[in-house]
Amino acid sequence: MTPPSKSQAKAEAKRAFLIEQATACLAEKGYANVSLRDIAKESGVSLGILHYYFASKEDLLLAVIASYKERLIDELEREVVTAPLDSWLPALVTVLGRSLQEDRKLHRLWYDLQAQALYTPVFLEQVHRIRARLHDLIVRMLRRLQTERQAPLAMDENAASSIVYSLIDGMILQSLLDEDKPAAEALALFQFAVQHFLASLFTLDQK
Amino acid sequence: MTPPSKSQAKAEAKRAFLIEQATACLAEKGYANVSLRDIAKESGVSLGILHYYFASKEDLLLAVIASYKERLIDELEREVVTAPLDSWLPALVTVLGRSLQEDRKLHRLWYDLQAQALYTPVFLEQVHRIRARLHDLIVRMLRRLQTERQAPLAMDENAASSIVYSLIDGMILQSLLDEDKPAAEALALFQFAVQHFLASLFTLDQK
DNA sequence: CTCGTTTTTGGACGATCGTCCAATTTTTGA
DNA sequence: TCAAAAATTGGACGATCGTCCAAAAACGAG
Repeated sequence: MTPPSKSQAKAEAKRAFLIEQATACLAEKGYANVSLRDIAKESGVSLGILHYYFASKEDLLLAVIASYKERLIDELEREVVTAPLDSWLPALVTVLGRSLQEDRKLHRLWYDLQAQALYTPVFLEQVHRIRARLHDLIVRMLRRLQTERQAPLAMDENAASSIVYSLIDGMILQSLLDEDKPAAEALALFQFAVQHFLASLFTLDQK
Repeated sequence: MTPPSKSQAKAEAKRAFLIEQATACLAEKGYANVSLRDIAKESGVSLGILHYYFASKEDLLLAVIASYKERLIDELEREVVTAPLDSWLPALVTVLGRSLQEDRKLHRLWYDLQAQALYTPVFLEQVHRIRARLHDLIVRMLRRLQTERQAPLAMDENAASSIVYSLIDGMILQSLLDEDKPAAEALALFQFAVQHFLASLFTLDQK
């Protein structure tokens, strides 16, 4: 093995650990209210460590964004690819709904980071990367839908995926904002909207 | 007139002016990166003035949120209420599209403030107030659509408005994030999505 | 004009921020 | 085993933050 492989792996692991802790800290307090000292304390290390593994605060935040949605995206992709042919869509909606309830703070962080990216160009690039993956996921889902229904979409593929993405994004944000609304109700509305809208993509709109 | 009416009016005007300047400053730099000194300098007043008219920074921000979307909402409501009966929907979509191009920084600020509200309960209340007005606007629009088409919605009224809101919200955010995409293209997609989706609200989804 | 009130100023205050570094401890490799 | 390298510490540094206040300036009523 190469000389630096052992230590490099160790360093990578620690970096990953710090990114994870930073993500948790950010999810709890939000971008505008979190400090490196918060993250250091939460991670059980000293302040200097953060600058040992990350060149700057911006660097750390970039790493957080880059590694952030991997888990959810991976889970969704697995669902799209491996679910049984006759029940993958309900399964997908179920996964989304579960995440909507269990990962609320992570979704909240995601909107926070997207808003920040609108002011910080270097963040915007990473955000685009994640959104591109989700768009790609939706496109594949739409193709699968077309195959199953043996019917073409009533519109351009990219337009359809953009619209589906926007709808899901907007509904997750709404669910986050309506914190007091019963979770079951929000979930039902969410699932109904996705189902209804996917169906509507196959029917032409007669003005 | 009551004794304090003259001076009160003057003070109110100054308050409104400061809120306006603070809004511009926030729209430019974002919540996380703006300071009271920025706002004071931009307004051409000293730092102490801000604490003379607003109890705290939080107070000022609350006032900004409260007065923020009034202009757009008023314009939309006027459009819904006063537009000619046969062309109000295209007119509404046009207004939204124009705002999407001209008020980009204000829309950006709106997402920033919503994200902040997810971490600051006292902001959340104001955000809810604005969203409630927009929801109400959409409900009235849907009712008008039902009257015109002489057909009922294929779903609950509140569900429909929630979904419409989410779609528009998500598409505006997407348009903001895709800064480089040609404005005309984004606008066309936005208008198409709204039109198509409104039509789909009247058709039952089979499956 | 004059005096009490309102408005405005400019700076001080403590707290907290990101950054940085010298010194120390821990780990590693020959 | 022991010196070189990597990892970690804890605090110092200047900058900037929101807050606050005493004093000056502008204003308005009698």
